[in-house]
Amino acid sequence: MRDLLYLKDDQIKDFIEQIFYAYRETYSDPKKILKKYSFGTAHHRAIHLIERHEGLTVSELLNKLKITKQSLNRVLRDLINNKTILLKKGEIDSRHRQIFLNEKGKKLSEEIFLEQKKRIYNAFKNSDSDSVIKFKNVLKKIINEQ
Amino acid sequence: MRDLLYLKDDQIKDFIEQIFYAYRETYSDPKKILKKYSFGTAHHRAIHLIERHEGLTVSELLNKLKITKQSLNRVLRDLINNKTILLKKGEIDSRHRQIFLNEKGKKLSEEIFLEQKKRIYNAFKNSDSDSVIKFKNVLKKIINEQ
DNA sequence: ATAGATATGTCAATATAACTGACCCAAAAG
DNA sequence: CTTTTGGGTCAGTTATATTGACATATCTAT
Repeated sequence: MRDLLYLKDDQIKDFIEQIFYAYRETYSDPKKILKKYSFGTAHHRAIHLIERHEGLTVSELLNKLKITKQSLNRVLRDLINNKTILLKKGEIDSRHRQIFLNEKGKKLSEEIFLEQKKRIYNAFKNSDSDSVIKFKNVLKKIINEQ
Repeated sequence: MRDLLYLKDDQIKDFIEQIFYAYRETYSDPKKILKKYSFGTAHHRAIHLIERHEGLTVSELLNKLKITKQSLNRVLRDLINNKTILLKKGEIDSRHRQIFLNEKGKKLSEEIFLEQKKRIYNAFKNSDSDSVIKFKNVLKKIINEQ
């Protein structure tokens, strides 16, 4: 019978530690760029999600970020004042606000991404495709476990 | 020739997003337990690393956490006052302080881990062993990319 | 038409976790 | 004996989040 080493506590603890490092490093890379715009990681996360889901509503963004609307509002206010994003009334339901990047926002989003991309790209380039696919599947399972 | 889909920008962006979710969820799980002790995630990370590396010095802990000593000091002070950890003078170099969990700290560390374990354990249980091994390898590469 | 629910925005106070910069002491290393 | 290193601390500040209360506009259902 197989001895499932990776299900042992010490191994799981290692994984927990590595998930922390992977997150921290991945989100540290673009901090210099963000600072140029006087933005932080909170702005980064919002920009990322807006870029990935153009036109999403405030409540949809809240659901992804899982922060309070008061927290998000500070971030959105900063981004609006900086002319990085713009809000449009929803066409079907005009209570909704749909969020879009404008030109400046798209440029910033791209700059941020290029910094983050290096790390992931190099890691994947040095892995075989089967590894990357399996990495993705396990990551998804971790996220979706209650 | 293979089309390396996962090296495309949109795919890499997805990975960046998923790493964020995986971290956030994994470190959210034990928050209720930490609150019982009036601790937060900063204390959690310190406790985790002390448990994994019993007797490590203050500067070794700083290198892993990558925060300032002033930040760490708040955390260590709380943990000492709460009788969760203890510091011993280094035997070889008595400038060093080696950090240990005491009984209370070990108990808390175990409680925290049991909360976090569920998520990882279930994700791995529902994956084949090859997937988990490859997940680990890719994760390591992401961490170690410059 | 109107009552209630929903989506968003805002004010104020607080908590948590981090930062910078300046200093201090004790012990090791030269 | 001077310098460097490891650790600790004071003070002020910043970034990100929280709770709670309340306001406004719009949609939904009766």
